[in-house]
Amino acid sequence: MLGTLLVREDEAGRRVGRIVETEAYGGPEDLASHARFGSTVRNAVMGGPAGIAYVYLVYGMYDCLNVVTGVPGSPSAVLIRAVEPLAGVDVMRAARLAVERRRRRVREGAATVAARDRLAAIPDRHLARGPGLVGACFGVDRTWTGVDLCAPSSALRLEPDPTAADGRAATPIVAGPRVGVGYAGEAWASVPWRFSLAGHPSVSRAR
DNA sequence: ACAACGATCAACT
DNA sequence: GTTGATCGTTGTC
Repeated sequence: MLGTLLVREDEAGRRVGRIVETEAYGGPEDLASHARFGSTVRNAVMGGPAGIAYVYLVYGMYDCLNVVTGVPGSPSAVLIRAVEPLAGVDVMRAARLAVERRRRRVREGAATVAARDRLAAIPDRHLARGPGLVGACFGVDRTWTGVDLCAPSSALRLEPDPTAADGRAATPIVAGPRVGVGYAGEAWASVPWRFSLAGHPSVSRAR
């Protein structure tokens, strides 16, 4: 998935981001995965066909976009952790501001102006530098769970990078431990299933 | 019905 | 390096 494009196309315009950072999550044996409790209402789509969106809410605030990757019956998914904005940057900024307003339950006023100023100071390459920010930039929330990300007709979808000969990343790929999964225990927390394009500025900060 | 906690981010010190 | 915001999901009773 690294190097492929995340595309959202709707009335607001066309948003495109290049995937630069991902994390892989397995089935019940993977104690860091949402599938560790088996199939539940929340994670049901993880056990379905590949290419489907699985969006969950973390920390009561941020929507994170995953792509189901396994065969039916073997739950697994890949979290899109960061994206390099390539098009529709203005729409992304507007979407981030909308999320911020909703979070703070503010419509207009000083708080909104402050939020807009903070956002204006953020360079394009850092707009979607983290899984919660990817969701915010692309206006994706849990209701998008189930969308077919491989269907050209979907408003949210994956596309091969047309500038890459084989549609994949040419840059070297770095692997390391997944972020924020200490609860899974040393064995699973240390598995190097976080992948990113080496040295890319849109990759989220390591912890 | 209840309590605990998390695949995060921004604003602090 | 630390902390607060915020709520759905899950396991337990």
